[in-house]
Amino acid sequence: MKNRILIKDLKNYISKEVIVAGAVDLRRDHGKLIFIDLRDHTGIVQMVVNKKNEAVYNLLDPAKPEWNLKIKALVKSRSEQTINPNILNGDLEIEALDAEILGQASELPFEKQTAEISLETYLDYLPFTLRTEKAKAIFRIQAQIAKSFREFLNQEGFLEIQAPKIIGEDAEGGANSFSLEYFGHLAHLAQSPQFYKQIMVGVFERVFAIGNVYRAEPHSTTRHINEYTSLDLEIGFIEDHLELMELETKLLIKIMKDLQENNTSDFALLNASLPIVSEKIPFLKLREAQELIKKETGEDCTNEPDLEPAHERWLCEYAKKNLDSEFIFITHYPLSKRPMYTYEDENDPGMTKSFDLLFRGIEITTGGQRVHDYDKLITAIKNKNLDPEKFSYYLQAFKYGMPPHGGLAIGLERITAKLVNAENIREATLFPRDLHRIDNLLSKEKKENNK
RNA sequence: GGAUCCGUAGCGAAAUUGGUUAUCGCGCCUCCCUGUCACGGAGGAGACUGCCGGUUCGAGCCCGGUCGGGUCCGCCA
Repeated sequence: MKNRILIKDLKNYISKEVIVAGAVDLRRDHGKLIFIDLRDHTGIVQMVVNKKNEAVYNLLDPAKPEWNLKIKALVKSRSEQTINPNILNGDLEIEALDAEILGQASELPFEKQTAEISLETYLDYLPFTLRTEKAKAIFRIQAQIAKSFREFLNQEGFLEIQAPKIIGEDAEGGANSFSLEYFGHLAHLAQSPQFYKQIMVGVFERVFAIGNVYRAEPHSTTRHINEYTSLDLEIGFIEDHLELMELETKLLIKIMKDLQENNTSDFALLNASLPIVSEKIPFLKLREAQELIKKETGEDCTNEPDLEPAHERWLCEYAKKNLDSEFIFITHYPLSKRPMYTYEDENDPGMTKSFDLLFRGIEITTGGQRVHDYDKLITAIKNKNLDPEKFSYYLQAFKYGMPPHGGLAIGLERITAKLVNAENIREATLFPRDLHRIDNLLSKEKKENNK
């Protein structure tokens, strides 16, 4: 819109006539005087509609919350008695001189500002509920995390790549894939960009990808969704997994620093606090962690191949109290729990040079060194009872030479959820896809039929 | 898939050991209001208490089933 002044800049136009545009956030009607809080993407300002100006009063009298308006207005400083020190632009207001209704809105399903709503209702009305200040703060923080990830890796000489989401085989093992019909053939949605980022290490040595991944697991928890955003990176010529952990530590320091600089008001609004990332995030081998749990709690999980959610939470509490860190790496998961490309530690047979990063109770990263030797990889595939023939396309990268390499992936929604104190990962996902929902509840259809 | 909790106007909640017309706040409608900023005041509409069945003189409340949701677990590179 030409000549439009943004609300955050109005303070520079005191006593001047300006064009502003935005949505009605709230309306306070005093009869011959109406106050309308006008909102654009930069802020909120109080607009005064005075009945003395009959023409504009009649135009704006019907305006309800979420109506979009274009206003010709006079910017004014507020008199001392009417200054509100608690809000943005509390020392100024605009007086409507002329108005154009750009768009109307239906009656709202509930009040945006004061609503304490259930998660189900929140998700049912996302096109509306995402307009709340709380939701906006969460997704500004999420955008900053992705931006910082991108900036850091660009600085470190990584190249951003776009990995395909449609794949032929889903035989990677582990998580189930969604299958789809592809011109008469069976195809799948990618559970990760893993194979492609590894292939690209042979091309560019350092690559990263930000994209959606798909998991066809019918789980129903506060930390799982079936489509999520993976912050993936892969790097060549590493000595071991510890180098990856150092890289991730530097990355996290950068992300937290940027959030501190750019999102303090968002964190304040969410009543959330940033974690301190130490220069050296503590790490334990899985077996050491399990011995610690046994020693401290008496619960014996030392023969388990993985950590239970409750133990992940316990380890995070332990690290916070005793190691002065809200992050903790757990390394050396057994080969049996890791995919076929995971590198076995020569000094700890049966265990892998892989790691999980735990943060505020849940796993936000899995990473590790990969097998780069062609013959060893073939053996590893066979050891998982998989058919190397099915991986022949991917295996070309190794056949034609690969450096020692490794990588990691951060679950964007998980780290966001934990940073903003969201109880459920769905609050940190713009449009969550889960067992019960693609936008609308999938059971709605069923429900109708059963009436 | 298992365990557990829950389902009452558009939204959020209340309803004594089962008792008569199901209550409150917000929102909505009508009217009043020139300094509010979650404005205020007066009045009003809106619910077959998720659904089906049972026990009872009587069910929002007890029982069974069913549908839906939350949480935890399982599962999950």
